[in-house]
Amino acid sequence: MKPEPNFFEKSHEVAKLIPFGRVTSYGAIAKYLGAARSARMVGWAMNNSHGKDVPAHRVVNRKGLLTGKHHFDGTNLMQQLLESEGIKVVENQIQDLEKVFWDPTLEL
DNA sequence: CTCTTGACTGAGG
DNA sequence: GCCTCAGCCAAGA
Repeated sequence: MKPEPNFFEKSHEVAKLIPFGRVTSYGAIAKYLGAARSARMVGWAMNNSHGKDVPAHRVVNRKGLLTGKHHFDGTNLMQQLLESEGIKVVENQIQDLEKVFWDPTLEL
């Protein structure tokens, strides 16, 4: 498969489709894009999307851990954004992940 | 072109 | 359930 420049657009689009008060994982987005093994690329795409309308704070790893919080401002900004949506976060980890988890392959 | 890095995930111990 | 190893793909030096 050739590299697909649309991968970024797709990643951004899916991230924007995440409902309020919900979160998803890089793997879920990657799988939806048809690149289940390219979860890292999604994270990389998020880095590129930083500064855009992409709610990257709703995207976490499969453990529900806010691995990307260091890329926002290096503090608790990401956690506060999630808590503002009703998502409980403790120690950079999302609580009740199963309840707030949103899978694009299932919901879409 | 080659090597390293990375916002990850799944499998094995 | 936690820790470690390997696979994965793309971009930057």
